[in-house]
Amino acid sequence: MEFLGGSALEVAPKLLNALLVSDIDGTIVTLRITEVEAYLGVAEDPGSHAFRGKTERNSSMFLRGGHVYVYRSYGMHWCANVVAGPEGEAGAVLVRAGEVTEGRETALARRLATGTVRRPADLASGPGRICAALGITGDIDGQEFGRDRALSLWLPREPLGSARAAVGTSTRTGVGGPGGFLPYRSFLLGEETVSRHRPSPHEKTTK
DNA sequence: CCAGAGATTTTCT
DNA sequence: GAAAATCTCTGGA
Repeated sequence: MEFLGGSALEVAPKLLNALLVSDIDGTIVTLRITEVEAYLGVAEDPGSHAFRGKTERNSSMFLRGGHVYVYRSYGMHWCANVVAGPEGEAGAVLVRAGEVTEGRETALARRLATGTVRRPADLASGPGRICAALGITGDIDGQEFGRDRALSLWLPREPLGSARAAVGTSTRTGVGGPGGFLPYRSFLLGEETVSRHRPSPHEKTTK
């Protein structure tokens, strides 16, 4: 996982089409990633948890690339990130959406335990939904990706290559203020699992 | 289909 | 005490 030592901005698009595999509670669930967002380090990115420095919550963002950063969002959802960059420097890529390719039944059961699934594409379309579907909780925070671990990451056999044109970019969802301008969201075009982009609050006001 | 608001709790100012 | 990298349901067009 050499490339995870790069900045979150470099790493984010490379994670598109990668497989995120969870082996939790004795079941394998595999997710093909279709949408991600990059978050940078201290004083670099007003939208990042690390903007004001290291705290207890965001300390995993300062680990070496290849670790997991899980945080609680709005008091009720878990969100999972792939940590990027060298040790001591904050950076992470939020996994926003994907398609469950293995373990659909388990994923569906986990999702139905807390919410509803209107259409198949909604199984893991959203950071909170992904964690519910894969069984990811705060217990995983700070762990390392790897074979025989709770979470592992597998790059696509074929690099995106010609599919490079199929990658879209936009501002991040739900990030307001100065950070709302930054085009740090990457997604695969034409994917059913990618949510319609909701403009950041500032974009809304400037139309 | 879309906009609006509630749920719920941790974190930081 | 306010805000938060969200999700779901409700009500109106």
